[in-house]
Amino acid sequence: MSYVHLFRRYLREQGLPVTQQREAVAEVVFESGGHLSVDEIEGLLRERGEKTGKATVYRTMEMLVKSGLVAERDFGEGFKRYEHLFGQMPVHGHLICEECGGVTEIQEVELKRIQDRVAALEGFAPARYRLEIFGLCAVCRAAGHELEWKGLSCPIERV
Amino acid sequence: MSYVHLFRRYLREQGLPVTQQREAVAEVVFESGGHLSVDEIEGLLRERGEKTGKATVYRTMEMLVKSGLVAERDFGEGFKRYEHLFGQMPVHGHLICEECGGVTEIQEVELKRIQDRVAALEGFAPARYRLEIFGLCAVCRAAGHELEWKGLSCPIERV
DNA sequence: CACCTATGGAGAATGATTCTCAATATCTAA
DNA sequence: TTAGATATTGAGAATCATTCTCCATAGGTG
Repeated sequence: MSYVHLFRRYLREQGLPVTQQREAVAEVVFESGGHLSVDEIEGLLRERGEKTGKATVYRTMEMLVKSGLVAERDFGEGFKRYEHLFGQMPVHGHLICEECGGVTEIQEVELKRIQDRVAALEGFAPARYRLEIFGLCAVCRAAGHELEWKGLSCPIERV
Repeated sequence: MSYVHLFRRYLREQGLPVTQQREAVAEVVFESGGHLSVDEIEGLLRERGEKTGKATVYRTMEMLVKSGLVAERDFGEGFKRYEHLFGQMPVHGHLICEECGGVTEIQEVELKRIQDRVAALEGFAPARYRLEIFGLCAVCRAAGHELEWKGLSCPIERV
């Protein structure tokens, strides 16, 4: 709710109009704790009686990402997901299970330190981070599933 | 070239036929040092006189990724890119400039250690890693470009 | 060498994302 | 508060990467 203020501030700083639709999209995203797809955001807007078009949702999500308040994710589903970054480590990643599709957050302080150091070495000014680790979650391992490439003794480690 | 052997081995281990097309795609990918799009791979195959269909390229890339010999990347262009992992750190990421689109490799030993530790905490068996940092490269910074969200004093660090 | 099965290819189908453009909302200044 | 300049919105078309379909064909086994 009040996080929407920050987005409004961002829009004004950029000289962009603060519209009802942009506020509505931001509210829905900031009120949700999960990883939202554009479809889900549209659904939440519809529930609230908002009639925001799909194109507007896409356009607004782009601004939210640029503002740094929201991060874009790709869990390999063929479409993007979005999550706001409040109450999260500034740099956090995801463990994605290739068997069940489950997603676990990784909150790791060290990551930001290391990533910033690497970026600094190159004279690079970092804005957004994205870390995803694909593999098998504990539940699926316990259920007897195995990684598909397990059979090949990994040559990469040895080169 | 000889890396194609490893792919053949993978296919046999999985009980999958080793076809001309699969070998041709693997050769093209292993001979290239860059980040290839499917379009570019198709082009390279055409140059070599191969008549490999687009669907086959996609299917083969999926296998190469599952084999662990090739990694899938998304630099925010709207399509995927692929790179083989030989001669690279097993866990490496990319610095992606939002201004010029330039991509710089990050070879950072610590990353794998940290990421493995985090994964282990959750009982997760990692298979593939993906790390991307978006921002401004040194060249674009020197040229006077600025990050688009710079105006908003970042609230995330403070929460 | 022949059979069985999985693959390959062409193009259609899918589906996320982007674009178009007329109608409308926002912001600024008086 | 209003007028006017400007940017946004929305519906649907357009784009474009990726996946699917189906049958002719190649690969692997004995």
